[in-house]
Amino acid sequence: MLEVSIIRNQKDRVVEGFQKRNLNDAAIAELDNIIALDDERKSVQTSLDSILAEGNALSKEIGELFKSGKQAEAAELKEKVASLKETTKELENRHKEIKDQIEEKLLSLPNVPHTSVPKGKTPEENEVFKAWDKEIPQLHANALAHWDLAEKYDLFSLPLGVQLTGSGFPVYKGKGAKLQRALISFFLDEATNAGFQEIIPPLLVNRHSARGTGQLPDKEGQMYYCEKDDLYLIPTAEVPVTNLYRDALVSVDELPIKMTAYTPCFRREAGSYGADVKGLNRVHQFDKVEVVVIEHPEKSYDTLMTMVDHVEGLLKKLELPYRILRLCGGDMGFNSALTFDFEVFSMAQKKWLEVSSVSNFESFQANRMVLRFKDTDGKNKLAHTLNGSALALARIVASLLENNQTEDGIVIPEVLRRYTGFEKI
RNA sequence: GGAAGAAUGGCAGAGUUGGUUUAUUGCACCGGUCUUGAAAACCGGCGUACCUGAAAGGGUACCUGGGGUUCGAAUCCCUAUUCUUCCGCCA
Repeated sequence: MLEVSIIRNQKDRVVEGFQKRNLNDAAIAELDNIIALDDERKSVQTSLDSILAEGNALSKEIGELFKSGKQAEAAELKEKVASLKETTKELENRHKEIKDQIEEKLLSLPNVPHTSVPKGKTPEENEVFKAWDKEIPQLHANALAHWDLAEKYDLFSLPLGVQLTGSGFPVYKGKGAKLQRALISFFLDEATNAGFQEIIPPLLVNRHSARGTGQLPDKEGQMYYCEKDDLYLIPTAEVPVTNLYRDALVSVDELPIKMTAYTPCFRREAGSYGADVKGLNRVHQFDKVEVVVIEHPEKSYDTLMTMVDHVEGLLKKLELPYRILRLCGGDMGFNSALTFDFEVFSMAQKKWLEVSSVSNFESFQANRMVLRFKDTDGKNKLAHTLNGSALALARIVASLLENNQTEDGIVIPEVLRRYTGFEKI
């Protein structure tokens, strides 16, 4: 959620940013509506405050009159105060109404893209921030896609998931399951070594949490929901982990707060069917290790780059061909100010698969969550929040299986062998 | 699931016969004295948000959320949520 002060004081930047997101004029006009409402809010509050001040002063007098036994005069004042009540009520209602309207409008506005975000509408217009500069190796002639490899080596089964749950819920078996566990341990160890504190959060969250990180109201349809208890299954560990600091006031020297968590992620992926969803490319439940950082506003972009480096390091160690994209305004998420996507090339499918998304949300989430820090000047300020996948498992597994297949088995990358206990599938 | 109790400013913790408590006090924090330096001690400052003002300052709201009684509520009533304890169930 944007701050009204940003809309007021940096309107040109906001408008420019919204144009990058290809928002229509109506959305941009909302900015003026918000400012107008805020002006009204101020004037209503001024009137309301002075009436309340008058009432408070009179009530105090009444108290003193009672004490000194002047009942008649007190009764007279009582009537006077009572006459203020109606106006007070009216102003209070109007004040609340305006505040709600402003909030509703603010919630519908996306974050302002960072200046470095390129213009563009579709994923094709994303900027290649770092290309894969080596040759992509060729697979042998009988190379298979990961869903065929899964069958050949009995690594995971989607039909069994259908039997248990429905489509998009893979069941991992044998070495396939071990590989999952190995990757999770590897990613967590790498994050811990990089200074992230490991967290094991709940997998269900309440609506306050879902709202805090921006899943509500924008992405309600994407989450699984338990109606009876009014709880949501997390679509990413970002939600519970970032919300650990909802309504928090931290000291400036606690920053940066660096956390990591492994969780399964649940996404309804409503409306997405077709070729992209084959195998593990898009599933309803997948495992992911997430990194979350709460940072000082002046340092958040440096921190974003260290997170990008961290994720890049993981892909290098896994020896996968990857590239880094800087998302264009049209492809960037609602909450983000700047996002880098990581894609791994799948040699069997001959296409890039998104395996990580690293973003700076600036104060957008912090404003919703009221996540503040006490700065060195003693003032409370909104912190910046950042997060990234480090990494998402399902597609990493898909590309590992495909890219590492040989005529006589699938080779496990060196760094994973101490976790898997085997070198080859 | 049943019963009882509780929810106060960054933390701890007073205050519940309604009106100089719009919040005692301690810790933490900031400034100062002392000291070679630090600690201790002592002195002073210190909640949050919003409105107003060039500033100094002034005002309003906030004692878990929502509603009510009253001229006036942290304090009384209703309601929701959460926590604690006991009982029941259970890994």
